[in-house]
Amino acid sequence: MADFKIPGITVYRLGLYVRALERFLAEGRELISSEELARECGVNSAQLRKDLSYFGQFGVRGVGYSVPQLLKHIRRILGTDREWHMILAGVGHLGQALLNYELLAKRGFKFVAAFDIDEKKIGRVVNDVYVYSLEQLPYVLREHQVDIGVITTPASAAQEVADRFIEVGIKGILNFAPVRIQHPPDVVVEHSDITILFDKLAFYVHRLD
Amino acid sequence: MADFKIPGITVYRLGLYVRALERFLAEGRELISSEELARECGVNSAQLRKDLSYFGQFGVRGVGYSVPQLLKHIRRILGTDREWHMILAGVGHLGQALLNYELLAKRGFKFVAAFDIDEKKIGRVVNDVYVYSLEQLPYVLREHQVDIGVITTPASAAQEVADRFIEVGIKGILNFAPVRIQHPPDVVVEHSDITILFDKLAFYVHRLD
DNA sequence: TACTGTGAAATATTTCACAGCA
DNA sequence: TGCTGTGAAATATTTCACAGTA
Repeated sequence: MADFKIPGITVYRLGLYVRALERFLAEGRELISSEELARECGVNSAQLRKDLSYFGQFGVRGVGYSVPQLLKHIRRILGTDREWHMILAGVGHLGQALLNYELLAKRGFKFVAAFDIDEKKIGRVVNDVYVYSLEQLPYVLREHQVDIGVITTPASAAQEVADRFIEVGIKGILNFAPVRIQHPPDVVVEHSDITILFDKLAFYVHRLD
Repeated sequence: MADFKIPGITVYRLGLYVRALERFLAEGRELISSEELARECGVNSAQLRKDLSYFGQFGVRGVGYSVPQLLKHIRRILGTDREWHMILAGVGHLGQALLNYELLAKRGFKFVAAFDIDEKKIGRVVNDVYVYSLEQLPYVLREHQVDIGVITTPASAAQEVADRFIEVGIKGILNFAPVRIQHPPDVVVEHSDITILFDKLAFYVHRLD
């Protein structure tokens, strides 16, 4: 009900609920039960209700949830009811894929600048986003308000880039490089190592016999 | 110590340990304690030891772990001590990024074919991987032994593609489309919705005040 | 001595089951 | 009646703390 200690896994599932609610909304669906929404997301319905109960009461007993209203509530909880301005460092294949990911932009996550150290990439424009030299980071930060920094560099450069992001005051970092980032407690860092997903899948396929 | 019910989060951390051990090995490190390896991965050392204890005893009391041997053991546990042959459906930006991800290939995850339904993409070659029409899936499967199918299509196509993968006998699916896949119990599906990472980060940054 | 390996305790998360209410 | 919201129970995971041993 309150504001304290929300499990990370609950926050993750809120994102899942948003995706599913968007689909139901697109189908013109007005009402939904915790049972049906939970099934769509592959979770238990009590869990869905418990997840929501950390933040308030959003349903009607005996009836269910209003699809558009629940969507609005969860977006407000997540903070995704507004635009987020982002920069990206490392304009390799993954970096370019993210710069071109239209779904992100549609959800309000907008890249305002990209950075690289490769002369051949600096000055290019990827999906309307200009690629600067990393040296120009402080200059770009004076022009743009930036909420999130995304790291898609090789592992060897990730800490250096993170340090620079932190230096210019960025409070949220999403790190796709396969290495842990050191950071002060007032900076939030989410790690996403794609190669580990393959490892995990290998483990389970391996054991199917 | 045995073979039963390994938590998914433990499998995930095994991947984390492998990444860190690879770095220590590259530095020529011979021995490491659970304390140091755990610190590098951002976990508690008892947890690391407990994770390993599901599978056996790999260290020496009073000494620590041999870096190369522990690496070998965890790779064998994960099944990543051999090559995995993969196909990919959906040659968009993310699909191309994965086809070009050299680290994956270095770890033994090799793409043998890609698929799309866009005429303009069919017949192209991305990082030595040929792009086929999805119709040619059964034909390609007769030529190649395939362990893993990767889905990087839009959400609307993901279930259809998964059904075809399952039909031709693929037992492991890694789905990057932002939708849950229905599948029989003898098929393993890992979901990775990148947009949810941004939601999660937004939530925590949002609450920093 | 300086570690690992592991029961047991502590904590966190999930699920049940039912009271409460439109 | 048919749902949500939520304490309480069940389960899972993490951490402690120490016996075991090279």
